[in-house]
Amino acid sequence: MAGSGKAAHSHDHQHCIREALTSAERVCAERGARLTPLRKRVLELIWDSHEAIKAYELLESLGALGESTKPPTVYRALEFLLEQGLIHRIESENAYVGCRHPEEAHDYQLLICDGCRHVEEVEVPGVGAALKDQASQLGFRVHQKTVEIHGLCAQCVANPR
Amino acid sequence: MAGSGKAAHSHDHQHCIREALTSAERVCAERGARLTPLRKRVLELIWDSHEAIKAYELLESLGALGESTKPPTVYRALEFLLEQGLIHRIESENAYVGCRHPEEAHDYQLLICDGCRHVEEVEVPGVGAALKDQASQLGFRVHQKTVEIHGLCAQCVANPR
DNA sequence: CGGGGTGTGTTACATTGTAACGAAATACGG
DNA sequence: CCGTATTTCGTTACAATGTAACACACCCCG
Ligand SMILES: [Zn+2]
Ligand SMILES: [Zn+2]
Ligand SMILES: [Zn+2]
Ligand SMILES: [Zn+2]
Repeated sequence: MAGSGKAAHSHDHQHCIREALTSAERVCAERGARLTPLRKRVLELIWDSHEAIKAYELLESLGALGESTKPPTVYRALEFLLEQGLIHRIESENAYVGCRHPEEAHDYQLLICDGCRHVEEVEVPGVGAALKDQASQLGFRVHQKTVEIHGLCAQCVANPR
Repeated sequence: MAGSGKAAHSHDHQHCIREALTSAERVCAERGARLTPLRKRVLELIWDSHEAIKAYELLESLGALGESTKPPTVYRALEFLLEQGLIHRIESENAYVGCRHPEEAHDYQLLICDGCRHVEEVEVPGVGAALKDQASQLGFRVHQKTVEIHGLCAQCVANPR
């Protein structure tokens, strides 16, 4: 078992990408939101992996594709994708990651590996409701919940670099 | 009821400040950590209110007190205060707030009012454990949890500006 | 007194994010 | 199809947030 070494995160990622893009097309069509070529390219770049990606990394990648390369370009695309719930912002990293369930609003929590930057989106039963209930008891009206767990994923625990 | 208008957040804040500072002195003394004049001044500035305060606001206030006024000064003080658990960083705001329970490690969640910037630190029973358990099941080793709830506090819901 | 460690001052820079304005593309009523 | 309103995009310029690196001061201890 010592050197087995293959990626615990390994999976058919082309499938993830296809699914993310077709979901995006669908929800935007349903809502009359315009998933323009630029926005779609940014979404594709974000879905290039399950890792957190930063705005300026996206900017650089866009440049390599012959696109504009000015910050507002990518920030506007990110703003659109966030509004449509197609991506999530990772506040503690100033970074972004594709959303796994863009079809509908949902509570979610992010497990962020500080070893490999892999981000896992989970919904721990009860957590969202417990936070909401506590807030309500205090008369607090919730607009947004940010739950980000940092640490090491199973792969990085087993295989520290 | 229309114009009753007194602060729901009102309380003896001098008491909060005194308690925060004496706690800080105590925990630092116990640990052999040095709460220098500069670090203490920064902590006082943070405890000036229960609102989130930004590094450059602290910098400005320090300047008004005749202190240095260069970013590293305040960022180093913040780093120390964070390490000692005397303050919490609000990732979604790039801001800081005093910790209510600096004596020991604890799970916490922050209720951040987008109306008045008031920040309430709570510990919803079970939430920390639920997150930890879910992570463990996935083989994820937790280092840090960030839970930040944005919205409107009771006061701002009742009295929208 | 002489080092070694810690804290602070300072310069310079890196990273992250926005305001503002005009041009282009698109949607839409007629 | 045409004219007009709206949205999106390109571009400049800048604001806000955060750090690396190095010099110096201070303090403790031998
Ligand atoms: Zn995948
Ligand atoms: Zn999601
Ligand atoms: Zn108080
Ligand atoms: Zn706390």
